[in-house]
Amino acid sequence: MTSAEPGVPPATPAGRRDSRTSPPVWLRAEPSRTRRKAPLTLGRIVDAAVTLLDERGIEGLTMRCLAQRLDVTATALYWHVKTKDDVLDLAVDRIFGDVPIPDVSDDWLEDARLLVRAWRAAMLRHPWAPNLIGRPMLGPNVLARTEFLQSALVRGGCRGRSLAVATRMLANYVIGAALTEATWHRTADPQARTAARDHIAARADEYPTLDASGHLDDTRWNDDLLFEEGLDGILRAAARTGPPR
Amino acid sequence: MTSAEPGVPPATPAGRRDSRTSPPVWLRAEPSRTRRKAPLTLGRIVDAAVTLLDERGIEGLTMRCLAQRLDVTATALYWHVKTKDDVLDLAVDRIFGDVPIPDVSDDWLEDARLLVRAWRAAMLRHPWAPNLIGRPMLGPNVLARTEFLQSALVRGGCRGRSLAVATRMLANYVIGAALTEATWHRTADPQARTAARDHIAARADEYPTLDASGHLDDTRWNDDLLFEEGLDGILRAAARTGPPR
DNA sequence: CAATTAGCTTACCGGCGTTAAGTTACCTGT
DNA sequence: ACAGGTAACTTAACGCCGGTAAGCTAATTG
Repeated sequence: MTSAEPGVPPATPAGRRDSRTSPPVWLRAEPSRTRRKAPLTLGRIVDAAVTLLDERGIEGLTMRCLAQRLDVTATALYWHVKTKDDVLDLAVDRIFGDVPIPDVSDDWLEDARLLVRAWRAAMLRHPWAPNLIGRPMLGPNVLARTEFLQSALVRGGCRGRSLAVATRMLANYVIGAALTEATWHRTADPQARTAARDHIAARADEYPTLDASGHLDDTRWNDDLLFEEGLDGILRAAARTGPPR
Repeated sequence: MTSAEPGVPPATPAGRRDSRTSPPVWLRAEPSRTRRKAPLTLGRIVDAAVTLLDERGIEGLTMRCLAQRLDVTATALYWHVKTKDDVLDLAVDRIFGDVPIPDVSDDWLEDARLLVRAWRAAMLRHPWAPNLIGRPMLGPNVLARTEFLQSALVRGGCRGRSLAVATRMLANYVIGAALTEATWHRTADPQARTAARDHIAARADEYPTLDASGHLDDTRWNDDLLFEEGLDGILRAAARTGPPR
């Protein structure tokens, strides 16, 4: 029972092996019978980062967590990526890859509207994204979408300065909208929302207009509708800066 | 020598006092001869936070650094503030307090323009601010400015839904503008800017419109001017949603 | 079959936000 | 005048973070 036969390493008294040594051979993976586990790639890292961000938000994305998801040590990530910021930049551009680029029609206004609408939708699907826009957006996906948007505006008659103005108007509007809406939605706690409303209502003397207009009141106004209507106005303004000759 | 008398704790052998005990009385500060140093207040904390943010950016604001500036231990801050996020929220609202609220004139368009312009200017003076907008903005200073803006729009004829639309258009535009501009300016390194331009120029086949239009080319377009012109368009759009009856 | 090296792991660093417990100076009531 | 209480701090420590340096290992290559 407790006798150790020669050639066979004696069992640790308690029946356990020293935890610092490698496990017995026959428990180790067969040398070539099973393939090595899937190698780590930049793509897999970014994928995992996006899902982790979706699940736990920006604060929830740590290199250690990310590594764990990929069944790897944290430092292994640094072979494929230089810093954590790289991961964030890649994640942002990644989700913009999901923004469908519409087919070019003969209605430039509709083309632009479709793109901007999808752009906002993508950011609201990944509410952490707007907060990461405070970094240069030069990824291929972002550039391709911006290119499409600007080309639509050119078809609408925008040139030179009016083109620059219109581009910025639209980009700023969609970014601002996504940022504020995502911020508000992330406050999922309905109690906090009504608290905010009450806060204003209780100071109706200081903020009479805000109080009367139902500012922050998402039971009164629909975000999608407000966005769409504002987009309409901005697109018409863009059309006017570029003379429709 | 080594004998310890009853009731009197023995001196440390080396002649030094135990480092964990307080220093001898005669080395301690005189009881009331000198005034106590200025007390820590929320206001002083927020002030120091803003200057620290201005100097070193968001990453540079740590509770320990902040405490050091105030000649205090990091934990002392937690007497006045619950978390670091509180400090950030307060800092944001603080700088919006510097946005001058214009006198109400009979030109609602000009009133709104003045406020929005100053709003953007304040954020560009503190380029870290736009990145912190991803948190509910319910501070008194922000609310007061929003109230003024909305009241101007009401004077312009906006009611109900059109008022909500116009408010969002303007808020989103200014936030988006400040965010993108601050991001770009923070890339102070001119080498990185030309690198970005070159990146696009080198891919002129993929991004023909961006390349031709001088996107990201701050030598060609002036941010202030583009913002102003876009603001014009949005304000006119707002004026149109609210029928000028 | 030896040598190289891509791709990972182990070990570790300084710094972070935050908590718990102790200490001190001031104020209050008697 | 003095005991007690409490506001406002400090000291100590915890667990986690992003990131580096160096070692190991399995596959590839000459």
